[in-house]
Amino acid sequence: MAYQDAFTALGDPTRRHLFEAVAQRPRAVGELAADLPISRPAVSQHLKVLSDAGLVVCRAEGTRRIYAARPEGLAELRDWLDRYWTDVLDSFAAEINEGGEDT
Amino acid sequence: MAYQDAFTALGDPTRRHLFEAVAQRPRAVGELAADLPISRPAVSQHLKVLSDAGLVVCRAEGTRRIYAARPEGLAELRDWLDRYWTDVLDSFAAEINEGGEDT
DNA sequence: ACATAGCGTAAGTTGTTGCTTACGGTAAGA
DNA sequence: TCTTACCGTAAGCAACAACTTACGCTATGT
Repeated sequence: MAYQDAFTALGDPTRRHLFEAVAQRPRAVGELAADLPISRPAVSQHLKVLSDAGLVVCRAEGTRRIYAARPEGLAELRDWLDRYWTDVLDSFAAEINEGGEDT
Repeated sequence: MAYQDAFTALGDPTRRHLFEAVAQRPRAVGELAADLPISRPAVSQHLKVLSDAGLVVCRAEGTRRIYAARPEGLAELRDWLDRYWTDVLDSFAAEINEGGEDT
């Protein structure tokens, strides 16, 4: 639900691949599994993690489950990045200007 | 070196904590270990992962090693986010429009 | 030169995670 | 109703990742 979960979820290469796939266009579980060297249940488990992290949403279409990326999921990552972006720049600039003293 | 490594590295909560700490200001290894419930060697190992991912840099100061965040590391994550940001928005918009259609 | 402080690395153990197979449940078609 | 397609979940196993202790190296101080 928080950015922690989103980062942890996308920390796995397979889940990144899945997210990138559904980001291009919504896809069914079987369709996603066909493009990966792992079984369909494994894909379902990964999708559950992505769903719990708020990165994807699910829609029923007959017996198929169509997964799509969720903008708010990426937004949380953007917020985290933006928050530490300035910190990093400040810290790095100070690092250069110093030679090494400060408190 | 790629965004994959950065995501995988930050996928671990402890490494995120370490990165956030050095993002605020550069710190020595012992200083970082003092704020965590894990041993100093464990911190060193985490810092190595962050370093390999290009997220932090190391500077020697006497016998101490001062770690600082590296802007380019976060930049890779920003690039990845920006790349999929539009995809996600497009995909999601299409998803909504399609919901009530006669597809 | 000797002692100490501060780190990095290696080896081994433990906990976690990702994968598979097996099963059950719902929706469409005949 | 019966069958098939599509999917989620449970249980068990194997691979990986994180942690600890032990050790060695370098730099500072006496």
